[in-house]
This record gives sequence, C-alpha cells and structure tokens, in this order.
Amino acid sequence: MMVESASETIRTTTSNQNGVSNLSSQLDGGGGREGGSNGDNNGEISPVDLLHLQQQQVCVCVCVCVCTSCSVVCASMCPGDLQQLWKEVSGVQSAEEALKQQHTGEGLDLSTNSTSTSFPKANTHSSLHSLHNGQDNHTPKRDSHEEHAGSHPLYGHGECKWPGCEALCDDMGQFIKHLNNEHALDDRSTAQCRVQMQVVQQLEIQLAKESERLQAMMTHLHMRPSEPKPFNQPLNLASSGSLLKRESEVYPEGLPHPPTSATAPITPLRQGPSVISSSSLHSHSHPHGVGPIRRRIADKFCTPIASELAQNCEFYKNADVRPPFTYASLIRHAILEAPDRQLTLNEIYNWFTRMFAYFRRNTATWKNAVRHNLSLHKCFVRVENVKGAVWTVDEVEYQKRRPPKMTGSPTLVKNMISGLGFGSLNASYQAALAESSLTLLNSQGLVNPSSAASLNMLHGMGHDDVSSTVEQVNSNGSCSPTLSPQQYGHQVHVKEEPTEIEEDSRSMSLMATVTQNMALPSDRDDRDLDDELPTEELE
DNA sequence: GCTTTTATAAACACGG
DNA sequence: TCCGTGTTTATAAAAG
Repeated sequence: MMVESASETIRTTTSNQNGVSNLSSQLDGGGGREGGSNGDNNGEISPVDLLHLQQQQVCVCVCVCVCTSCSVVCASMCPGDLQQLWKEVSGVQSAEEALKQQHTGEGLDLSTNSTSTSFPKANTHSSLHSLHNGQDNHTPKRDSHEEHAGSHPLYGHGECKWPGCEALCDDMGQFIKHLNNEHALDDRSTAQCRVQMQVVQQLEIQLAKESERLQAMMTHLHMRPSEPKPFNQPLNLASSGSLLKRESEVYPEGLPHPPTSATAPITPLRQGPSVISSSSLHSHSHPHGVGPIRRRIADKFCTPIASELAQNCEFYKNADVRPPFTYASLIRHAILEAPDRQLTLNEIYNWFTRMFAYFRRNTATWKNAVRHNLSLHKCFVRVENVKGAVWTVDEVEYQKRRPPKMTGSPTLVKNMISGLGFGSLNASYQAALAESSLTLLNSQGLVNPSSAASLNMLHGMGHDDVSSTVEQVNSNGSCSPTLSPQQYGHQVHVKEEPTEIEEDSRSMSLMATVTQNMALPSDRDDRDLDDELPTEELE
C-alpha cells in the first residue's frame, strides 16, 4: 500500500474554512449554504445564508422591501431583487469588510448602497435585545418543553442557530458568550434580524396565497381535502401522497419543522407522480420508526441529490427528516462537495450532522452505517494521508454500482417528464404539496429555474447525480470542487478490485470523453470509464 | 423464488 | 482501558 505525498492530500481538515471563503467570495453567485460549518465563520456568512434562505423561500415571487423606511410587500421578486436586498443589508457591514471586499473585487459594490442602508436601530432594539441577551429575554420560538429545559431558541444540537452561524458551543454558557460576542447589537445583527423578519413575513404571505390557490384548485376540481393520518405514524412524504396528515395545521408556514418525535421520522416529498404508491407508505422496517426506508426514492428515481440538497438545504438542516437518499449517496455527495473531494471519516460525520437534523440523533446507528458503507462500497476509496486517511469517491465504481433503470421504461420516463418540476420546489412548498394533491399542484408549473438540473433525469441516467450537479451547487457557492472525481484515480486505492469491462455501453458525449481523458492517464480503466459514464455527467 | 441493493446490528482488529 | 476507525458478517426488507 502506497502512501500518497502529503502535499497532495494534506488539506482535508480545512475544508470547512474553504467553504467559508467560497461563500464570502461568491456573493454574486447566488449565495451558498455550506460555509458556516463548524463555527469558524465569525458570522460573516450569515447574511448570505439568510439571503439564500430567502431565495429559496420567496421563489414564488413575493417581495418585501427592506429599505430603510419601509417594509412594503410587493409582488414579483426576482433573485436580482434579493441580490439588491442583500446589498442593502450588507451595506451596514463594517468599513473594513467593505474595503476588503472592494479590494478583492469579489464583494459587493457598497459604494452605491452604503449611504442608504442604515437601518433604524431604534426600531429594532427591543427585538434584538431579546435575541442577544440570552435566555432571559429571548423570543419564544420553540415549544414550552424546550423553554423549560433551559434551552435557547437560538441554540440547539450544540450549535448556534443564528441564521448562517452554526457555531459550535459545548454548553449554554458558551453559547451565551458566543451570542453576546458574535451576535451583539450592531448593524450587522440588526440587518440580519430585519431580514429574518422579512423572511417570516414573506412566508406567511406566501402561505396565505398558496393556501388560497390550493383551495381554489381543489374547489374547481371537486376534490376533497387530504385524509388525516395519525401524527405519530412514520411518515414518508415521498410515498404517502394524499394520505398525509395535514401538517400545515401543525406547522402553518411549511417551514422546516421542529424535530418530530423520534418515532416519527418523515421523508420529504420526492419527485414524480410515479413515485407515489400506497405500498411504500409503510416502508419502515424498524419497529421504532427510524429504520431503513428501503430504496431511497431519490436514488431509485434518479433524483439529483445535489439539487435536492441545494434546494432543501435549510429544510434538512432544521427538520428531523430522514433524507431520501442512501447512505452511499449522501457520503458520495459529502465527499464530492468538499473542496478537495476528499473527507476524513470525522468530516463525513460532521457533514451529516451539519446538513441533516435527522443525523443529530442515533449517532451510533448511522455512524456505523456510514463506516459500513465506506467499507462495503468499492466506490469509496480510502487514501492514506500523513495525517490519517481520507475518503474519496471512485466515480466509475459508483456509476457501476447501479445499472440504469430508466431506459426501457417509457412509462416511467413519461412520468418523470411530467414531474420534472417537483424537485425544484422548496421544502416548504413541498411540504405543502405533500399535504394536498401534489400532482395537481405540481402541474401548475411552480418551479424555479434551478429545476433545470432535473432535466438530467430525461437522459436515461440511472443514478442520483452528484457530479453533474455539484457544479450547480458550486454556482451557489456551497462548495468549490474543481476536480473530477476521476482525478483521484491516480491515487493509491487501498481497496483494490478486479477491473471489469462494463457490458453496458451507455452513450457518452464528446465532452465527457474529453473530461475523462484529461482526468486520467490512459489505461484500460480509462477506456472502461469512458464507456461507463452515462450522459448524466455531461449535463 | 431468486437476486440485488440497502439498512441495521454486531463483532472484531488495530492504533493512538 | 477506552475510543475512533475500519472491516466483515449476518439478517431483514424492498424491489426488480
């Protein structure tokens, strides 16, 4: 077993910090959601995350003006408006930050906004006091149970819940200290708070409008409301369809729900009418409801995990929802999302807990599953590092792992086409859809532009696609992979296996061929790789 | 009914 | 000894 040179691999432990820098430097690229991982972000990316949250949640064209003197709700807000909103918010950054950003040419142009963005502190002092003064004065956002437990609405799972912060705090005392230090009453916090207020306001408005729309639709179609479902029953939104409980009654805004009962994990809505089947409603095998949902639907139906996570990032972060992906898919995504496309086991753990509230419990179970998957699947390659071992993804093996199931199934393809827009709906909207007649609602075409990634599904690809959609995530600033996974092919594979000639001669475009040739030296494996990579990699 | 895939659990080895 | 990491085996379930 050879050990790779340290210079090539000794960079994994700083991946999170890299993410922060990426976020900071890509404000113009639509923001991101991956940077503030482990509390080293000093809150600088919080507004970005807020902005992205808004971008996700107001994509149905609801606009709230957050200028200095008003909060008028308008119609038809586009991402550009949100960018402007962000500019206004960021206009209260310190002069040092502004100078830094201007100097690097990557930040916002504050010169045109700095004079018009001084938020009236007096109007927000009272609310901000409640935010930064700790647990005595905080605004109650959680249930009384947590309140009585001495928790803080901005503190949970050992991390700061300030939008975009996620700083890790061991205990409440440390959190309070962090809160007072990093989120004190200043312009930035004021702006963040104000943005958050707008987010809530927008969502309330959006909910009202969508509820009205739904009511009108159902009235028009003479449909009955969804049948209720016992709340503590394991819920799989992907498959329960009209049998879902109307959770909107419990969480009216469709926002990331507070953690459900440990016995009632839910899986968010997945794409495609064909996915819905009563047979999969009770797919949980574990008596406690946290057992496996066999065949993660996103895998089965080729949903791009990257786009799904990109769109529902906040939802998964906050809701105790089991992600509808296999462990292998999640691990792969975590690794490919890393700047170096390699992660240590612990970093993979961190990614899971950071991205999914669901994985903040039952740690022994899922961590064991992660390790098991890493060892079991040949697509995960352990690479020795001077500091230990990192895990990479052998994309070829991953693609081999599952033959395409889309080809030769015209009905399924047709259904996938008709359901293209589904995956692009934001989490809140998906939740709303799940509670009603999702098929009908989705036919309304309420999709956001990022749903273009879903077009991948049309090309007969048989996998949940990460490598093709990682770039999409990149555009959001959440990660910055620049290497093809195959570029790690030259690294020493601890787990060796016999090379197989892929019988499946899937089509591959010239671009992919070029990419692969660039990534790997020519040998037999390369030819195999060229033959094996499906077209999904090219979209 | 068989095979494959996946999830879960558990045992074990190894090294720090 | 404990813990983290990594491997392996067994079992069950779902789906093709």
